[in-house]
Order: sequence, then structure tokens, then C-alpha cells
Amino acid sequence: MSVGERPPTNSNMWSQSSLLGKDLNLHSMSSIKNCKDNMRRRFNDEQIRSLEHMFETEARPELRTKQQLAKSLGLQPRQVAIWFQNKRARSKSKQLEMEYRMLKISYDNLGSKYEMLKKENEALLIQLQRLRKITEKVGNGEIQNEGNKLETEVIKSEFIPETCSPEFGLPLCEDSREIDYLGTESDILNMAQIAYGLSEIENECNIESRIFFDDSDCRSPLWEF
DNA sequence: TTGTGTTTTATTGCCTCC
DNA sequence: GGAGGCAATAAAACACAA
Repeated sequence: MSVGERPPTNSNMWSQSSLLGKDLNLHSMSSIKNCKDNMRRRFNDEQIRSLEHMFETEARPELRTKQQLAKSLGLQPRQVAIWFQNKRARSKSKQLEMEYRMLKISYDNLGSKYEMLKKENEALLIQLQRLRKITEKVGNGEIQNEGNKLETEVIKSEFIPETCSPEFGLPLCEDSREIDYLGTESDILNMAQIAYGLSEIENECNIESRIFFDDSDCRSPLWEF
């Protein structure tokens, strides 16, 4: 017999049992355990095909259906009932496995997205610090009208977003330095004022970020999945 | 051939529903 | 209380590497 081939089975352990004519009660079989041990056989290909086909249309068939199917396959109704029960269990297990895989993929994607956003956040914070320093200089009058053009150039050269992303309303750019990114000098001053406001928000955000994404929490069982 | 892991068939105990 | 479902488990049948 080749590998994977079923042994020929034209009957089964129940065909000669004392249960002929009995109902599908699955809990009244202990008295014939010895019979089972001597005669257990796997179902043949045709029986499996029919059972699978029936399962596709109805996973929980009625008693009458199971009895008819059993008769047509030369099995005991009880065997058919057990087969459906086991099949439902296998099916449920496979379904759970599939759901787990999907969730894991989703979780992994979320993780890499988080890492990406974290890097972008870090880059933006650095830029914010630079902007704040410049704003302080403006406030202290360190930047004179005469020098504005020069400062503007410095700002332009310094304040180039490291991440140009449409998600943040920033233009996508191959070479950011060629873009007049900040606009006019008055725009810069406006941004500096905004920066002061943002620094407050930034502090709050960092606190919240730590609550949700603190690495120390990653050791929790939930995080590990 | 044999040891071991996997799949399939069957049992048992508990639970819910009518 | 009986019927039938499910979860956990046993055990036979099978697959396969060494």
C-alpha cells in the first residue's frame, strides 16, 4: 500500500454491533468498548467525500438527514453524528487559526507604522527645537532688518523637513533644499509664534504617547500576542 | 524497521434547551 | 429528564524521517 492511501474498508465497527436501530445517543456506548477497540476503521474516500459535501451545505444537519446519510454510506447514524461533531471542531480550530494569522499580520503592520511615525515625530521635534531657538533670537532682537535676509537663508537651510510627507500637509520632495519651503520672512515669524504654542502641545503629546506606547509596556503578554 | 508526530474516530463529562 | 452540542481526551491509523 502506497503512502497516503487509505486501507480498503467496506464496513465499519458498528455494522455488526448490537446498536442497530438505536438512535444517535452518543453517551450510551461504553458497553461495547471492546468491540470498538477491535474494529475501528477509517472511513473510505467516498464516505469522506459525501460527508464533506453535506457539511458544506449544512454543518449541523437534522437527525433525519444524518440517518439518511448514514444509510446511504453504510455507516451507523451515530458515526455520522460523531463525524459532524469532530468536523465542526476541526473547522472551528482552522477558523481560529486563520483569524490569529490575520490579526498577527495586522499587528505587525501596526507595529511598523508606529515605528515610522515615531521616527517622523523625532525628526519634527528636532526641527521644532531649531525653530524655537530662531524665534527666541527674533524676540530678543538679535535678528536685525539688515540681517533678515541672511537669517532667512540660514533658516531655510536649517529648517528642511527630514520627512516630507503629504500626511502632514508637506510637499513630497526629491530635493527639499530646492524648494522655498518657508515662504516669506513674515511667514517665518508666524511659524515662530505657532512654535511657541506647539511646544505646549508637544509636552502634552509626549505624556500621552508614553501612556500608550511606553516600551516598558511592550513586555506585557497582550503586547507579545 | 522503528520511533515520533499528526490526523481521525470515538468516548466522556458537562451544559443548554425544550 | 432526555436529546444533542461542545470541549477535552484517548486511542487507532497514518505519515515520515532516520
